[in-house]
Formats: sequence, structure tokens, C-alpha cells
Amino acid sequence: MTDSQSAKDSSKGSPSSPRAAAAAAKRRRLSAAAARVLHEQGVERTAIADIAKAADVPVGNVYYYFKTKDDLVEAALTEHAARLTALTDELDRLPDPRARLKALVHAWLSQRETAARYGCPTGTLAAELDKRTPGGLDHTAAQVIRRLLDWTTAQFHALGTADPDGNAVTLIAAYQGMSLLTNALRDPDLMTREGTRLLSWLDNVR
Amino acid sequence: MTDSQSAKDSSKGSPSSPRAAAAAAKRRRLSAAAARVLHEQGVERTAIADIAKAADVPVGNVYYYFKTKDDLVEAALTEHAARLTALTDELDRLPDPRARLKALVHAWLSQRETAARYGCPTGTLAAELDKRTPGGLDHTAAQVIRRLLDWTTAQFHALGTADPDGNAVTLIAAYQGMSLLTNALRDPDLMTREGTRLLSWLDNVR
Amino acid sequence: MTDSQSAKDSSKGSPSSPRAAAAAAKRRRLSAAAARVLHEQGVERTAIADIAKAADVPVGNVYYYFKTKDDLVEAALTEHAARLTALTDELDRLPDPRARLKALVHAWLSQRETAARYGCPTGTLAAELDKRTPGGLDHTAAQVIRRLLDWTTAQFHALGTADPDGNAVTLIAAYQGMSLLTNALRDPDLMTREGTRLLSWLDNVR
Amino acid sequence: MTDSQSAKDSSKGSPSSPRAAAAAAKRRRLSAAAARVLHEQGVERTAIADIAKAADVPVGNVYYYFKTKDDLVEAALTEHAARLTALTDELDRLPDPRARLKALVHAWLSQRETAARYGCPTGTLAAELDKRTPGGLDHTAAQVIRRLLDWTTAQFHALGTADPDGNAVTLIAAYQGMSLLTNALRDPDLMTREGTRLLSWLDNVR
DNA sequence: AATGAATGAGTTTTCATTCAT
DNA sequence: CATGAATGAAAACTCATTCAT
Repeated sequence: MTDSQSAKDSSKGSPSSPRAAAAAAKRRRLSAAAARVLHEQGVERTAIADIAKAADVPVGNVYYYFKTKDDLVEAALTEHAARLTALTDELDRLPDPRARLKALVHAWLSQRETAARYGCPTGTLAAELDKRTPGGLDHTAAQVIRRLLDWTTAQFHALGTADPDGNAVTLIAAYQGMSLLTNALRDPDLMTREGTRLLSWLDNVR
Repeated sequence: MTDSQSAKDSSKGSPSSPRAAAAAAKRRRLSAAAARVLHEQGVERTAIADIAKAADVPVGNVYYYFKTKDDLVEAALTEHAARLTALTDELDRLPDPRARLKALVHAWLSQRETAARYGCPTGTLAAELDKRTPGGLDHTAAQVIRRLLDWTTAQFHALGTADPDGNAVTLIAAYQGMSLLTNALRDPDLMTREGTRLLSWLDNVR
Repeated sequence: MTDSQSAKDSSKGSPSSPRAAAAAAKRRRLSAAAARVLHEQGVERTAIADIAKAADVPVGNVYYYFKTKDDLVEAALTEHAARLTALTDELDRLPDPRARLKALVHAWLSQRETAARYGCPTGTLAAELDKRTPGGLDHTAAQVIRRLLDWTTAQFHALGTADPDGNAVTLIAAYQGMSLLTNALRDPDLMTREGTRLLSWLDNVR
Repeated sequence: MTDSQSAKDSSKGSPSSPRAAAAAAKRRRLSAAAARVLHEQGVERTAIADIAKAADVPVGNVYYYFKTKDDLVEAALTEHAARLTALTDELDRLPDPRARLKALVHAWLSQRETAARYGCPTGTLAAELDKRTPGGLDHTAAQVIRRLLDWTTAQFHALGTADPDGNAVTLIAAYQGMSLLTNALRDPDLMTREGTRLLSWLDNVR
């Protein structure tokens, strides 16, 4: 997270003024648009103007909210991270960790059509960001993936499995892998089949 | 395969003249450079000039061998496909299908440092090409993946497993997924750990 | 007419803001420069940079006003069409259709020096555009010519001649032909002589 | 005509050797191909490679016969001039000058489909060459047109008309003009109609 | 003479970013 | 704060012409 939010009030808490509220709304609109368009078109093939248009914000104005394109990419990832948080928060309400993991898989499956068209947002962004910042080690996409891994590890831990870390990697890798294959082959059913396998694996894992 | 090889003799067979041999060599140099640079930098971040420089060929001359950038991308994929063929040919010498699959995993593991830096060539190219040609369904990267899937299916079939297709998808998805995670987290050990799991899975699969 | 005027207000009517007025002025400057330079140098021999320089606009900025070179060509033709309209509007004030046609010929004659150097703008553009878009049937230049034909036909009709359509074709063809010869031979007097003949023909046509 | 024929025997007379004969044949093939392709595609949109391919001559070899692209354009015009000569030679066999002129018009009409697609070869080339050599006054295309004018003038002279020069300009201008309109509007019938008018004009001209 | 290959300048186009109001 | 417009640095691609056998 950079200082690109300077001069605006933080995204948390109640806005200090209606003007600031409008600004925050615009910022959110841009983030959401960036999340969607960057996922659909890819980072390099997306011009700032594309995102501006999708968010219905004048091009010149984008730079008031995000100093660089990279900032917008980061915002898109933050958006995806927020959705992940919303999802895990939801899943955390389930009492059983096994049920949580299975619900996670179901959530993936519900997105299979999108995956067939555009792949997993976080996965594709991670791959693109890796090329985009040749030296940059720990980009935001990696962080989002790490958070997903951590949450998953925690579930396997709660489940009392022998190797929670390994299980988490296995599960998330399976997700990323089947997303990529589903996307490459444009076949949502592939994800259904592989998801079914994951569900029965989760039923038996220990 | 397009007609981009027109006016040059094919890469197989003995060259008809020293002239043609030199041209074929240059063509191969360009393909190899493209395979490497496109993998390292990504398609969109790579300029023709980058590949030209890597192959030590003047930029303008590249267009004598490849009419468009897309042709170069295709050549890079053909290069990767050739490497895959070389690998499976090698593996096919092993008498036991199970041993072949395990050797495949070992081959992956031997590439873990590269994967940690740049990901799986075919996987990352597949993801990029998907964005690059919005309408294009069956790009070359997808074909390469499909060939890998087919070979793997054949092994599981020979092994007499109940669901060779599903097993193949599982294995290749696991590979793509662990490549992506390994790359995102820049952690080659992740691939070692996950590879070890795959090996023991292969020992027990039926 | 394409949507190349999007985001700018139309060239007619009062500008909505000084900003927009300046933009419209620049757009007009570019159109006028395009009309002139494309006529003088030909479409294929003219680089966008030539037009940009003639209009004193940075090259990159041209693309803010015209998305492609073809758009600029179209703008040039629109410019020529506007001049034609201005001319026919002027001629329409004359009460007698015969007088109108003769005034048209006089207008042509007044341009004979330009014709000797560069030919008839519409005619040369029509010839070039025909090669430029191999499949394209009805390019803008053809439309401009058609409008001139239509106006001329109307005059012959008002004159009560037996074959207004044929007369119009004869007159306009004579104009295009003498423009081409005048240009090829660089001889403005040729146009004077042929124009004189046309005038006496118009005096007697029925 | 440049010195581009140096080192080859002249195009007239019997070749001094079979080798020279082959060379002359190739030269003629290139000229013919240039005449056709340049007419169809326009000078600026035609690459040397296009002509080479049409003549089935290796690109590099073209330069042995024609030092520059301009030389090839000139050769194409020489080709067209030769056809004109062949035509007028043919017409000269007719005893009556009026019959000759009418036969000329008939010859034009027989080419109306080509004119509708590509215009008059000499006329379009003249227009293009005019842009191509900004300073160059008397290009070859102009010479060809002049020769046509001269021949036509001679016929009107033989016919005893009052203004042979003016009549010739009128006739040739009518031809160029109707070719341009026919091409722009892609309407071969236009040429038929206008040609018919020219024929009856020729019947009555004095 | 023949020819595949090389060269390098030129052209169109895109876009992130900045600026002026 | 907003916004249309400006800018300049790439990047892909084309091609006439030349070169090395």
C-alpha cells in the first residue's frame, strides 16, 4: 500500500464530509472497475482509459485517486483481497473446519464459468505481476495468495490433519491448477470434475 | 502452424544448401531466444527488439523470419512443445507407466528454480495468450497443454487406473498449481514438497 | 461520417465552452491542413507527421482528434465536401440554372493553377482511395463526386434538357478529364481552353 | 528512359545469344507484371516484391534489370505506351479518320470493366507519378498521354475539323473523366452511356 | 548473373503520465 | 477537485535497396 491515499480520508470509518464521501465512492468505483477489467483483459492489455470508462470517471481524474497504473493494479488486488476476506468471514461462521473447506471448494465451483473465461483473478494477476516487476519479490498478489494459504492451513490445523501446511498447499495449488486448465481449455466442466474430487478428498483427509 | 516457414526449408531433414542451413540456424536461434525471453519477461512485456537482441539479430531482419510478433510467440510455443516431446519420448523408454509418471514429476522438480523465477513456460504463456486473443479459443499453448494431458492420460490408462482422464487432470493441474504458487512465493522448496506428495500419490494410485 | 468526433462538440453551432472551442479549432486546423497536404502530396506520400507539422500540432496529439490516418483522410474529404457545398450554395443564389452551371465552370477555371499543380482534389483523392481500400466500394470521395453529379443533374433538369443525368455526367467527366490533363501536362491554359468550350456548350445545350 | 538497359541488348532486334534472350524475356515479364500490378494496386501500395512475385522472379534479381522502383514504374509505362502504339497502329489501318476515332472509343468501351475496377492505367499512373516526383515536370505518363493526344489531333486534322487540337483535348479529357467516374462509382455502364455520346459526337463533329 | 538474406530508415499507432484551467 | 487536452517515448511493422555468395 503506497501513500496514494494521502489527502483523502481512510477507507475505513465514516467520511468526514459529503465531499469526502463522494470521493471515497469514486475511489471504490475505480477499484471495482479495475478489479473487473484487469481480470478480464489482463494488466498489460488494459489501458487506464479502459478502467476510467468502466468506472465512468474522466481519464484525467483517475490520477487524482491513483498516482500510477501500478497503484490501480494494487487497488484491484486489494479489492480481490477484500472479497476473499468476505468469503472466509462467511465460511468462518460454519462450525466445522471440514465444512468450511468444502464450502470453499463450492465457492470456487460457483465461479467456474468466470474461470473458464478469465481464469482465477488472483492467480492470473500473480502471474502477470511477476513479469511486471522483474525484481519485485513480494507483490500484493502473492500476499493475497499467502493469506488464502494461511486461512486454509488454519482449517487443516483445526481439523487435526498431520500436515496442515502441506494440505493447504495441495488444496490451493489444485485450485490454481484447475483454474488454469479450465481457462486454457475453456471447459468449466473440468472444474466441476476436479472440484468433486477435491470434495471427496476433503471428506477423507486426516 | 502457419506459413511462417515459407521460403525456408523445414527444421527437420538435411538442409538443401549452406545458405539455407545458415537461415535455418538463425531461425532456430530466434525461436530459442523467443522461447526463453518470452518465458522470462512475458509476452506483453517483451519487445521484438528484446528477442532480436537475445538472438543477436538486427530487428528488421527478424521480420524476414517471422512476419508478426504472434508468429514469434507461436515459434516459442513450438519450441516448448518440442521440449515436451523430447521429454515424453525419453520417458517412453521406461518400461513401467508408473515409473514414467514419477520421472515426469522428477523432471518438473529439476526445473523448480526456473519455476520459482518465471513459472511454468506453457502455463504462463497459456494464461497470457488467453488475454491476448480475446476471441481465440484454441491457441497453441492450449494445444501443448492438451498434448501433455493426453500423454498423461495414456500412462494412467496403461496403469489400469479407474479414471485415467481424471487422474491426468489432477496431476497436470497439480503441476500448474504448484508452479504458480512456487513462482508467486518465489519458493522452490514448495515445489519439492508438493512434488514429493505427488510421487507418493503416484505410488498408490489405482 | 464515423464517431471520430466523439468527445468533441460538432463543428456547427456555438461551442459549449472555451475549452471545447479551442479543441474544435484545432480539429478544424487539422482537417484543413489534411485537406491541403493530402491534395498536394497524395495520401500515400503523406505521413501523419506532415499534416501535424502543417497544422502545428505535435504528432502524438493528432491521435486525440483522429484515431487513424483514414479518419484524417475522411476529414480532408469532408473539408472538400464542405467547400463544394459552400460553392453550390453560392451558385444556388443565381436565378438561372444555366447561369449556375456556367458559374460552376468559371469556378473551376479560377482554380486552374492549382489544378495544374495538383489536379482536382476530389478526383485525385477518389483515385487514390480506390487503391487504398481494395474491397471498399463507396468511399467518401465517391460520395462527394456523387453529390456534385446530383447537383449538376438538378440544374440540367431545371433547364429542361432532354437527358439531365447524361448531361451531368458529361460535364463532370469533362471537368475531371481536363483537370487530369491539365495536371499531367502542367498546363493551366488547357483548362482555360476546354472551359471555354464547356461554356459555349452550356449556352446551347437543350 | 534511363541507362537501366546497359549491359543488356536492346529490346529491338534479334538477341545476340540465348542467354541474352532469356534475360530479355525476364525483363519483359517484369515489365508486364509491373504494368498490371501497378495499375491494379497503385504505385505506392505496390512493393517490389509484389511485382517480383507476379513475374515469378526472385526479389533480389529484380534489381539486375531495374535499378530502382522508379525504373520499374517507367517500364510499366513503356509497356502501356507499347499497347497504345499497337492500338493506334491497328487503327491506322482504317481508311477513314472518323472511323479510327470511333474505333478508339470502342476500344475504350471494351475495357470498361477494367476501368470500373482500376481506372485508366495511364490516367491513374499520371496522377500518381505527379505526386511521386514533386519537382519532376515531364514524367513518362505525361508523355504517353501526349502521344495519345497527338495521334488524336492528327485524326481530327485529317478529318478537316476546325480545331483539331481542341477536339483532341476534348476527346481525351472525356475519356479520362469518364474513366475516373466509372472507377469511382464502380459503374461500367456509365462508360457505355458516355461512350455512346462520344460516338454520336464524332459522327457530327466538323 | 542469380538469389536468399540483411539492413536501416520511416510510418502508424498506443498510452502512461502530466498540464492548464 | 475536475477534466479535456497535451506530450513523448516506445513498439510493431514495411520496404526499397544492398550485399555476399
